[in-house]
Amino acid sequence: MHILIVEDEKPVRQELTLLLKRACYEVTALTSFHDVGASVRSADPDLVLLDLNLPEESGFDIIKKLRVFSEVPVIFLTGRAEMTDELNGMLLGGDDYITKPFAPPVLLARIAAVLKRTKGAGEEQQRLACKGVTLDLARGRISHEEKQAELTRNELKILYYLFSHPDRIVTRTELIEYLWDNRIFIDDNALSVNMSRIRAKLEETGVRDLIETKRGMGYIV
Amino acid sequence: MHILIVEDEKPVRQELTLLLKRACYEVTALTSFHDVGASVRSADPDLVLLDLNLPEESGFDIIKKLRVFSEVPVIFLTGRAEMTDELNGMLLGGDDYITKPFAPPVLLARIAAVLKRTKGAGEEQQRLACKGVTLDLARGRISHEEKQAELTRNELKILYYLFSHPDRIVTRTELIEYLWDNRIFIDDNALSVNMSRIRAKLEETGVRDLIETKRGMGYIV
DNA sequence: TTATTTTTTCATCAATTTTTAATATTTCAG
DNA sequence: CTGAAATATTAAAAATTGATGAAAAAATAA
Repeated sequence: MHILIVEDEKPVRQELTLLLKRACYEVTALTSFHDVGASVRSADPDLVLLDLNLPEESGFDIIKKLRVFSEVPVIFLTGRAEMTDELNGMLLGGDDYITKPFAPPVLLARIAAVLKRTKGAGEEQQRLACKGVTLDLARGRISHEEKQAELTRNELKILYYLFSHPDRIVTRTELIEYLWDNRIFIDDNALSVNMSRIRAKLEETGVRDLIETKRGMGYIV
Repeated sequence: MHILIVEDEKPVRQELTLLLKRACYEVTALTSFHDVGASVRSADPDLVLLDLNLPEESGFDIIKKLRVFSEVPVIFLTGRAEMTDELNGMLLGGDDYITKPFAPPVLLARIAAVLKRTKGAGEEQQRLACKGVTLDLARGRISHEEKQAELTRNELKILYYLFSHPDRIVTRTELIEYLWDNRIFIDDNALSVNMSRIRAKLEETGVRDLIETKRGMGYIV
């Protein structure tokens, strides 16, 4: 298994390299960071360890460019402070993150888990299905009997959460906290609007009443 | 949340106990270590802090035996020198480790993280059964022999309270306080109305006389 | 930049649930 | 048996909650 390290601090990079080599991975470490995308493409690794604080380009920009041509799984290396909504949003694919400083065994466990998920699944996309509706996380869309609809980021997150917790009432608060990460000042109606749009898109694909409202309690799929 | 400490050095053990109690965990600490497996089984904690250097048995043996009957998450306490491959291998489950000496906030963070991971993913359906009627809290409904009925929020709360206290008279006051949180100015008839509706829904599922009125005293299931 | 998409807010609407109120029924002491 | 107190029942009013469409704001892409 081939892992690419993208980390600008030399000591950390060396430690990582050593650790991963000892764990019997094939390791490549970048030393220049002005076109990470191209480097990833040419190295063609099975997994990327990506520091979010690079000198030349932000981790977010890098991952965005990367995703245009590659679905390689990424584990983000990040300071605790940077666990932002944005990062949260990026994790819907097969990716994961770990905060620095990290414990080596934890990192190795994460790597093993991510590889298992992506490779072990026989190179398939990560999907979630629920009552005939398939949620394609990588492409950000739902499909049902040949028909499909594109989802926006929030819609995807909501459906992801609901599909991950089927057959139980998911409270609005739960969803709001998951979506907006404790930004309490958000209008709680924003969620209703999103639900409305999700239902419209579900109907486009011929699905009705997949999400039930439990007035005063939440939603249930 | 209940944490079991397995650590033979008394000062460390006491420090840990204090730290965790202050963090509002329920704490048990072992003082004899010749059959840790059995102790864990009887204490049935939500998490184990396990020193890897115990006098009578190695941490590895303990965890191996433990895993036969329990999936309780474990955080290993270990000296820096012992970060071996073997430890590496044991961490692939939901477990984690921390090296001594450790900083309290780090330990607390690890504990919180592990508990969140394991409990959060638990996702068990909470159910309460009473005389053939099942109260499905997660879905907000009752079922009885294939038939089921949806409950509203108040109905659910009332039934939850009654089912949690079976075979004893629950006073109306008790229910009113539980439902409306000491808002005394509520019409006490509101409860009767709710009971009426609950009984109607029970009857929809073919159940009669589950809730008995004890005139002047309350209700009993 | 400008254009486009997405998200959020706002105003209003619709539906369900909760509460009130009016009336009926039950129970039990006298 | 009667009547008062407690609880039930029913229907209607009130309150709450969520849904919807459109516009404003923000984010993203071109």
